[in-house]
Amino acid sequence: MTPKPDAFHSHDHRHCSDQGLQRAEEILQSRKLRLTPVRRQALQILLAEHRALGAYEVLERLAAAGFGNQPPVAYRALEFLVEQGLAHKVRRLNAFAACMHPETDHAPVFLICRGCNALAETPAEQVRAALNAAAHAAGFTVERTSIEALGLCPACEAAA
Amino acid sequence: MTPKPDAFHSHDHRHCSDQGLQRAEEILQSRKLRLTPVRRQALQILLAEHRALGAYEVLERLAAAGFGNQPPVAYRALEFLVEQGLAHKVRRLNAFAACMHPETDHAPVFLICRGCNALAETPAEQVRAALNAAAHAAGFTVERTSIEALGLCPACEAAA
DNA sequence: TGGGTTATGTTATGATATAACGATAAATAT
DNA sequence: ATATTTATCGTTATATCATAACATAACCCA
Repeated sequence: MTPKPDAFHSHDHRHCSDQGLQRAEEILQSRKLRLTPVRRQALQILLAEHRALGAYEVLERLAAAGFGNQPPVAYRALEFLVEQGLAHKVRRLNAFAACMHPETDHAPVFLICRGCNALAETPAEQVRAALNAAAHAAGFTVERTSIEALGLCPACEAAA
Repeated sequence: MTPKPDAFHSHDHRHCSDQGLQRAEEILQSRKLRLTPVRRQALQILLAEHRALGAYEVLERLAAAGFGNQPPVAYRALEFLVEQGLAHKVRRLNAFAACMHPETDHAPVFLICRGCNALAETPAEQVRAALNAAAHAAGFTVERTSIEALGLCPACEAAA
């Protein structure tokens, strides 16, 4: 089995980034929604790193690219991307990350490395199934989930 | 099978609250840690409701009970309770709730009702097992987790 | 009873997030 | 083409959540 490239393994990152943008364009076009310049730039900013960025970090970079530098500029773009499933909010970090699987896997499980801040999305079906079962047993109807693990990625674990 | 009383079902709430305090006392005594007046009051405040309270809500009530009314007063008490497993932080809400199972189940799964704000802790073993398996497959070492579902409790679902 | 440790009060500030409103640009209808 | 509507963006102001730093007080135990 060939290990899939993810945040925890070195890979051609331009590929992630380009693919991410392109898929975003396709998805939004099919929904008749607009990937405006701020939104596009915000997504590029998130795609540039496999880690979560705070809204104010994103804002700084947007401002550097010539957009307004008031908080709503960043929050609005991020909110839009999150609504469209192109980005996620990582609750543990109060920060945002580009979605790596925008068409599938829409309720992600995050692995957050506390060593290098890398963030990976990992397949969620079984975790989600278990959570749904537990919720169902309590008579609870699940609408949204956040499932996050903090720990060490392989490299940081090896270094420790 | 008799349904266990939980946040989603009516029950003698004084029982929850009294039991919670008593268990806290036992646990802290066995660890030679002190349940000081602020900490005790903060825990009572959380135990008073089956929902998560923001730090500033807790602070208000602490102040009303005669304690200092500056944010660190609440945050310190809450931090202590969380460290000792007597309370949890609900990341989705940036808020805190008393732990309902202080000796077992130390990494909870939360069910948050968006209708009435009730919060339930539900058994987590299977969910955690699935999450650990997914993390392991990525070579990731899990240290802490947050697993939270937002949705509707039985009563709010029925009302909807 | 003195000296370390733990806990609390207080001031100040940092970090995260949203409400509200006016200006602009895009889509739509005629 | 132009008016009308709707979506987006810039900006001001403020709300909400959280912690750093330092002084004072309580506890503990040798």
